[in-house]
Amino acid sequence: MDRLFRREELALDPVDLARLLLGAVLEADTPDGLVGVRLVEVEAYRGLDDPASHCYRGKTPRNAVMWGPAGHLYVYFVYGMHFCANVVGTEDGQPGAVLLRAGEVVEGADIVRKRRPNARGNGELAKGPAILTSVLGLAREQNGADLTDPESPVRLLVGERVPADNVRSGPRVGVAMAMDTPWRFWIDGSPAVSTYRRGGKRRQVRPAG
DNA sequence: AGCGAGATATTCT
DNA sequence: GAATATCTCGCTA
Repeated sequence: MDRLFRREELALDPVDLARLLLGAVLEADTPDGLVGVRLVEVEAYRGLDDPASHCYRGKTPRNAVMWGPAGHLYVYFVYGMHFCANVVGTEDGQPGAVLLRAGEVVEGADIVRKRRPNARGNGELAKGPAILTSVLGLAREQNGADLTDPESPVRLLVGERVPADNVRSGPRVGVAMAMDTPWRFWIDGSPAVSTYRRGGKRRQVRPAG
């Protein structure tokens, strides 16, 4: 059952890829050992037709990987201190990717617990995109890594099939635009699923008078 | 559970 | 210079 995804299986529209990735296992060789995470929450980001996507305004050095072949890892830096990881989808030059928002640690839980002493239960070990990314030891060096290559330090494994009834969807977290687009998908009932937060200006300090 | 604030760098205007 | 696909802490319920 534990086999890697093949590239052609991942060359999908990001929305379809997002549902496929639920239940899949992302596995990484960290300095402390092997860590594996079963994905329970993801978000689809498309290209030129998606205002919330990094690719909306065209190709830049940062988002270049999103335009490349499917099955590669897109890691970006946000808010000055965090990394987030995506799986690149689509084919023939169409940009798109799936943000990995949360997962359940299924391998190397001891390692993760040491690095995250604040986490209460197992459900909180990889709850949130930046946490998930740091738990797997992913950073700038892993940007563009091939998840379908057995030799890669980061790999994507086929997981148990998730029944369609267990999958829920809603608007993407922290996104101000396209709030009517339910491109966040999660496995209902998982304790690792992060709580929804609206996008836009959080601090509306308007000068009085 | 939910808000408010602060920390910090890269990117685009 | 402003915005950002965030996290943690402290406080209020």
